[in-house]
Amino acid sequence: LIGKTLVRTISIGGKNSRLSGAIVETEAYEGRNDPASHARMGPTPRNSVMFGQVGRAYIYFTYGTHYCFNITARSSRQDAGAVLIRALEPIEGIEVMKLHRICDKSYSLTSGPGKLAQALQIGPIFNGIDLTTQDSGVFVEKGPRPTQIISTPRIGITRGVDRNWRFVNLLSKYASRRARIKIR
DNA sequence: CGCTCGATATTCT
DNA sequence: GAATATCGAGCGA
Repeated sequence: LIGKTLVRTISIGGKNSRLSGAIVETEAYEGRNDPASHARMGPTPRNSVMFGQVGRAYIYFTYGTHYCFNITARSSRQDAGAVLIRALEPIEGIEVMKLHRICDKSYSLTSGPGKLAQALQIGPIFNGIDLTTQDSGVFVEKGPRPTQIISTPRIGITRGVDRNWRFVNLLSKYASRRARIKIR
């Protein structure tokens, strides 16, 4: 997913516009064998999408304030999995993103999982939608081939820290701030 | 820049 | 009752 483009089509004042950004930071979460995954205890109402079709949106509410956007994905040996989209490099609709975020700083628009969900207005109504078609308003497009990707432990977890399942396009300035601190 | 801390819903112990 | 796949304000340097 690093290097691909996440697109949100949205109607504003009767006009269809595109909000988009290049995916520059992700984290992988597996199923029952991943102690950091929401799916570690098996299916529940919240995580059920992780056990369904791949290529769907898994969206959850966290810390009482933010939504996080994931794309379901897994190997054939797993029964659950998803990739958290942690940061985007804004491409289209930057002025609209600033309105959604109530923020003028370009860096802060999409440099974190909660931020990008707010900038693209991706909320719980999109949970479970198919991201491989353009019908539902959120989808993934081809993007420029990424140049250099590094992997590190995942952010904000205390279990499963031995797995380097966070991936960052090292040449992007838009990886989340917390994340960049952790690289050093 | 980089650290601390409060907000706050959902899930798990 | 505790932890959490987070963010921004406030602070000091």
